[in-house]
Amino acid sequence: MPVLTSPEIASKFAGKWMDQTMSGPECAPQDDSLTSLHWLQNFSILSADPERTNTCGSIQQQQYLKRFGFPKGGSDSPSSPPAGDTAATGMPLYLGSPVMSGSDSSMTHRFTSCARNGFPPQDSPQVEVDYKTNHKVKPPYSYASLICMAMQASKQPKVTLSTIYNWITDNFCYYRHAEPSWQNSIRHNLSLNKCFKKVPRQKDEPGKGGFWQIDPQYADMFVNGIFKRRRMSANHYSNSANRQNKLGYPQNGCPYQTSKRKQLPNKNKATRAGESPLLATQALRGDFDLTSMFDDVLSGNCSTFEDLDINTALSSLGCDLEVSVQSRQGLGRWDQMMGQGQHLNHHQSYTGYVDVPTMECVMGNNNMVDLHHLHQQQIEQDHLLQNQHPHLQQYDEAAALFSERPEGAVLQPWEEIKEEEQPIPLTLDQSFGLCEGFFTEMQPWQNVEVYL
DNA sequence: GAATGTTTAGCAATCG
DNA sequence: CGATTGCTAAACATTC
Repeated sequence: MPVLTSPEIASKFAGKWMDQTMSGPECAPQDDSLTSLHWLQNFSILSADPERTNTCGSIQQQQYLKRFGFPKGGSDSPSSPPAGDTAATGMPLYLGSPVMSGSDSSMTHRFTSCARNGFPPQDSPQVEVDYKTNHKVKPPYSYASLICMAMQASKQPKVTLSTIYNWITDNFCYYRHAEPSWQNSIRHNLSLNKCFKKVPRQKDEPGKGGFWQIDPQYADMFVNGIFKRRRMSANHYSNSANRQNKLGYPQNGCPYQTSKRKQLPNKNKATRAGESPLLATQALRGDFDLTSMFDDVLSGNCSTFEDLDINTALSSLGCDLEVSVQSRQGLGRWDQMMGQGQHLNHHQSYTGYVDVPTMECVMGNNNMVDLHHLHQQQIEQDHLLQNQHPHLQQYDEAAALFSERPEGAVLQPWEEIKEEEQPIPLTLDQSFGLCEGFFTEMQPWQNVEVYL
């Protein structure tokens, strides 16, 4: 394992990687915008075949495949229904990794029967579950996931509640036969989950009820087939509240609309040590534990990567500019960076999604990646950092690459409503997604030589 | 009245 | 063991 300790090597590393991922006849057109979902326009969850995924064909696409629930291959990818997903617990026979079958158009998933700890046993037979016809098996998806799937499948900018109902009943036989109470849960989820945004019907528009769409701020919250749960550090809130006005986000960083929520006594513990609010521990666990990785990086413990100066390498990719500073400044972990926090009760933090956009900062012109707004109070240190990273210009170029929309690209539903809002930032989370793809592509780590 | 939307409450599983 | 998370149930309001 090579030891990368100099910024020059890391920069070279990043450059090679950029070259390999951004260039090439197949890759170039698709990798030009990490934030664009235009490829998704032609993507059907019913026809997705992650096993056929073009290995080159765009890390971006694979990234979104992964984000939107279509794990590569099967086996032990981090695609299992999250341990905390109680929907999965309703499917006792088929705990494991749902794999879309590309061979038929039904909602058929294969499940490798596996122990509850998520580790597939050896020689375990795969069990086919056709949710479209099997009414006995509850789909291993949370309601939020189902809603998002329905929204994606509809290919409409916005969908009605009945559309969601219909899609679910069309694709999951279980719900055709189930008591209608699940519809209540759907409505409950739509109302409470801030990831879903209600679009009121026009006054002259006939029909009942409004429309629903995925809030663009949370469009990246799919990971491995399910809604990406992100336990947040309570510290997040105090600081985010101080930042959000500037960024145009709600005062309360909680994705759940806390204004609708009863305030419960603050009886929780203080910060939960070791929790990274940015990374979905459960979701990322599997192929690669990015959470611990970044925590290690943040804490300055780069030995995790066998002396690979990942911090520097990531800096070269524009992924953690301030992160490395924080490491050096001894702040280390995210929750520590976030300062003192407050705590949310059960339904305040219902799903506990981190308001990622509150962590954004400007990378390049319009894209947001760095962490300036996280700690404006450390602006002097930022300046110091700027001096230490003369290759920052590379970030702008990369940002430009990511931000450009190909001609003729179709606007996504959430992009439409973005007209009145801030441009979709390349959030820190998305940048971590980039890094995640980066690391995925890099596995095994021995392949690092390729980029040198 | 039915459909839709909001809110509260409680339970159970999971995680650290 | 406490916190988190997702689900369920229910009451209530609003709209068509």
